[in-house]
Amino acid sequence: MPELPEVETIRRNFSSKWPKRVARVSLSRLAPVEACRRTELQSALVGATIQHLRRQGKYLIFESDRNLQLVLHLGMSGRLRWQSHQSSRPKHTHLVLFFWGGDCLYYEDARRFGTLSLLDHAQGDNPLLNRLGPDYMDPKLTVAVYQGRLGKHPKLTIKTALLDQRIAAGLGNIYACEALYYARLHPERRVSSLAEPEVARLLRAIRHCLGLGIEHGGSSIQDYVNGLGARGMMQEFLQVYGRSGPTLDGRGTVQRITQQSRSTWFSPEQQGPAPSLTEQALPGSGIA
DNA sequence: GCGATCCTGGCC
DNA sequence: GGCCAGGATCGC
Repeated sequence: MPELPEVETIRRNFSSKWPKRVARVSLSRLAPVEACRRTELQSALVGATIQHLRRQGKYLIFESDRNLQLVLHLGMSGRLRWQSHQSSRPKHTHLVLFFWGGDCLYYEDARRFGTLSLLDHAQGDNPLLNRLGPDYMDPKLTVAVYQGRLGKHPKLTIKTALLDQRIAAGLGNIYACEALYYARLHPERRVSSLAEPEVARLLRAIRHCLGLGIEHGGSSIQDYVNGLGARGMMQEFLQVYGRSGPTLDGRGTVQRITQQSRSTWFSPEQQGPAPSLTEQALPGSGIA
C-alpha cells in the first residue's frame, strides 16, 4: 500500500515523539514476524528506549538504545497509528507498543503482506536492508550512480526497473507510473534503450513525483491514512495512475496496460508510441 | 525474467 | 462469485 511518500509522511508524524521508552508490548498471534523471534521481540523491546524513527525506501526502522532495531514494512495494507492513550483495538491489530507516559503505537495489517523484524546490529550487516538500493531521496543517488545501477539490468522494461527495490528504493506502482509520465518515457522501453539524458530526466521526474507526494501527505486512493489517522491529498494530483480518459493536465489520454501482471497507466501521446522491435534490437547508444 | 503465491476487503 | 488492489519473494 504505502510507497515512499506515505511512509515518509508517517515518519514525520512521529518525529517529535522521540525518545520514548517502551513499557509493554502486545503482539498478536498472526503478527507477520519471523516465528523464531516472536518471544524475543517482546522481551527485547520492553524497557528499550526508541531514539528515533528512520526510513529507507518503504521500510521504517525504529532505532533503540539497545543494540537492536525494529524494522517494519507496511506491505499493502499496513497502518501505523499513534494514540495518546490506550484505545480499542482495531481489527487486524498485530502489534501495540505501550510507552511510558501513556502514548501507544498501533500497527494493523489486514492482508498481512507487511513484515516485522528485529535486527541485532544498529548499523551495517543485515540481510533485509542490504538488498535495498539507495533511497530515491538520498542525494548520494546521482545520475551517474543511478545509471550504473540501472545498467546492471539492461533487459528489464523501465517500469519493472522502477519497481525493483534493489536498483533504488521507494517507488511503488503509483509513483512509478507518475514518474514515467513526467519523464515522458514509455513504460515498455527497455532499460538498455535509455540514453544518459533520459536517465537524468527520469531521476528528476521521480524526485518531483515523490516530492509532490510528500507535500500532499501521500495518496489515499483506497484506505491509506497517515500516523494520525488523516487521509492524504495526493490522489487529487495524479496525472495517469488509476485514470481513464484524459490525463489530469489534459495533455493526453490515459491508457492502461498490464506488465508483470500489474497495471500500468500511461499516456501514449505524451510518452511516445510503444517501442519498436528495431529499437529493442539496436545495440549501442544505450547504457547496457 | 516471469508467474504464482502469501492474505483480506471492497466493489461490480 | 469473481476480480481487483498501493508489495516482495520464491520457485522454474
